[in-house]
Amino acid sequence: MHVDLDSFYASLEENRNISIRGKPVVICVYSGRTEDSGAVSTSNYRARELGIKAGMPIILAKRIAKGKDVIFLPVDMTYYRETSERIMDLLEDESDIMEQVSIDEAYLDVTEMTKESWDRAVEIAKKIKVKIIFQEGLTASVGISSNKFVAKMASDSQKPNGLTIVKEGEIISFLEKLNVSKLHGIGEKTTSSLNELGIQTASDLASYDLKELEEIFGKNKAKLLHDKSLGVDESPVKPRDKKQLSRIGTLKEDTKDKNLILEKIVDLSKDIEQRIIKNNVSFRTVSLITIDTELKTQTKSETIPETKDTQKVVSVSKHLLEKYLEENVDKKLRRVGIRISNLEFSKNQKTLDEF
DNA sequence: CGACGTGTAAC
DNA sequence: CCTTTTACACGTCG
Repeated sequence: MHVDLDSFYASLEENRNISIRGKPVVICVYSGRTEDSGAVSTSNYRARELGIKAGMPIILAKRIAKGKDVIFLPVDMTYYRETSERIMDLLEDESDIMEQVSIDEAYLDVTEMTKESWDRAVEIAKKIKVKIIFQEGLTASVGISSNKFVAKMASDSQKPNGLTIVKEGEIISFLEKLNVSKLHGIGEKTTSSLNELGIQTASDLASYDLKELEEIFGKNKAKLLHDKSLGVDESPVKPRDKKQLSRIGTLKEDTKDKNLILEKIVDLSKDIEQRIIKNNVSFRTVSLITIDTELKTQTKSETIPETKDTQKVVSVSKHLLEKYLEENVDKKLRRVGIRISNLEFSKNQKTLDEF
C-alpha cells in the first residue's frame, strides 16, 4: 500500500488559518537574494488549476497570480515535520512494516495482517484515511497493489483523496497506455533517451528488445526499465535508516570570498549540529556542496575517523572549501551546502521531543 | 574494496 | 528564472 498526503504543506496551512480556506495557496521557499527569489514548494489544487506548480520560480507564480486572490506563504518545516511524525506513527500502527519515503509519503506492507485479502486491504486503507481526517484534518491518496511500484502508480492515478486498487491481473492494462515519463523512477533524461528509440508508452517499452536496451542503458538499468514497463517490482517494504544529513543555502550574492562563504557554512552547520545531537548520530564523512554561477554542482568530501564531534563539521568543511577555491579560482559561488554521511545511529537514545 | 565525484530521480 | 533534501547507481582511482 502506498499512502500519499494530498498537497501536504498547503493543506496544513489551510487548516491552521481558516481565512485562507478554499483559496489558491502557494507554499514557497524564499532564498533571500531578492524580494521574490526562490521556488514554489507546494501549491494546493486551486493554485494548480491556475498553473502554479511545485518547482516554479516564485516570481513567475506571482505573475500568474496577479490580480487574483492567491495566498503566498513561506514553508514552516518544523510544523510540517511534527504533523508528519504523528501521521507516520499512525501508519506504523496500521501495518506490518512501514517504510517512510518522504515527509508526506510511505509504503505499508500489509501482507500478513490482511492474509493477502484485497478486501481487508481496502478496509485498512479506508480506516487509515478516516484516522488521518479525524486526527489531522487531512486527506490522503492511497494505492493498493501487489508491489511497491504499482501501489505508488495507483495512488498517483487518483488524486486527491483517492483509493485505487490494482490487482495482479489488472497491472498490464493499468500501465500500458501510460507515457514512460509517467512511470515512477523514469525522469527527464531517461524519457528523452527512450523517445529517441521510438519508445513512448509503457507498452512500447515492454515490447522493446531487452538486449538492445542493455546496449544503451547497461544491464541493470535495462532490466529496471523493462520491469517498470510491466509493473514488476520485487523490492521489499523496508524501514529506512537515514544515510546522510545535508543542508544547503543560497548566498546573498555570487562570491568567491572565503570568509563570506564560510559564514554561510557556519550557519548551515548549526542546523546540522542540532540534528547530530538530537539523533545522537556519529558520522565519518563530511562533504562540501558547491553550486557556481552557472548552476553547476560540485561536491568535495573527506572521510575521517568516526566522530560525534560537531566541531568537525565546520573544520572539515573549511578545509574542503579552501581546496575548492584553489582549484576554481575563476568561479564565483551562488549556493553552498554541507552534508554528513556514513552515519551511525546509537540506539536506545530518546529523541529530544520525547522528553 | 573503500573513497571520491558525478548524474539521475523524486519530493 | 533557478529551492531543498535524500537516495542510489556508476565510473574512476589507489
